[in-house]
Amino acid sequence: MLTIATWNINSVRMRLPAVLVWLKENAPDVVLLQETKAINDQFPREEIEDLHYNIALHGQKSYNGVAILSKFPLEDIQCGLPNFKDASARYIEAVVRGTRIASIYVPNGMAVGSEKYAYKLDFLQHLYQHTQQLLTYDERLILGGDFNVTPTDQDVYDPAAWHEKILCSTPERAAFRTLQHLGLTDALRALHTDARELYTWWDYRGGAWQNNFGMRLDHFLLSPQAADHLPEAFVDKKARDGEKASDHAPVICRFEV
DNA sequence: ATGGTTGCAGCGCAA
Repeated sequence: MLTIATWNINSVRMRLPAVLVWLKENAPDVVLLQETKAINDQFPREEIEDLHYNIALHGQKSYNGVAILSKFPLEDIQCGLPNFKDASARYIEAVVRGTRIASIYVPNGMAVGSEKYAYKLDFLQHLYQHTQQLLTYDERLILGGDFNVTPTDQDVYDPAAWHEKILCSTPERAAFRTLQHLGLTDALRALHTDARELYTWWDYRGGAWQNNFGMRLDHFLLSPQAADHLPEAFVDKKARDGEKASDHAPVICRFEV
């Protein structure tokens, strides 16, 4: 069994105590992190290596930053989305036990129609092109991370209020669906077809967590070779609770490999 | 309520 988690931690330095406790309690084999908000030299390597994780980093100052933690060796590490001219650290991939795994932080997009929104759609298109390339390898492929897209209204606490707003607009959803149509399975939804309130993010503002005003933004997309061996996928809501929590909860998948 | 909260950085910006 291989356990893989993805978690937008919103600053690795602010979240370090919580992350260490969570790693000890859950002992996942692989963890995909987003929004580490640290350059590689600021990343708390030793504390995490002490828990027997190998680390692949793609950091930057202040913003973004992605990482892969793995109890198994990390091979063929690639930083950045190929052919995407962009200095922001939003993509890293590596091969773990024959499975190619990517940790992805899709731009938020700020507001529909804004410059950042165009940049988000551009990122998603380049992610599509790269994924198309990766699928030609015909190996187990796992894309995980904060996609900053709700796949459908089912993934939104108040679809009417968010109609065609950022995270919910038709072009964003079309980009996500196009990715899926390459043959990738949305792991969480596949195992919880009709579940409402299957959220991974709750705004810090307005008591969103307390009122369960959430959205499903963090996803695992699986190639058929990975999706065929997925007995379990869930959101670890406990990690969103308590003091100094990230605004995202981890998504956890287990694979029979 | 064009609000609210958090993190980085050092005050406004990004989310």
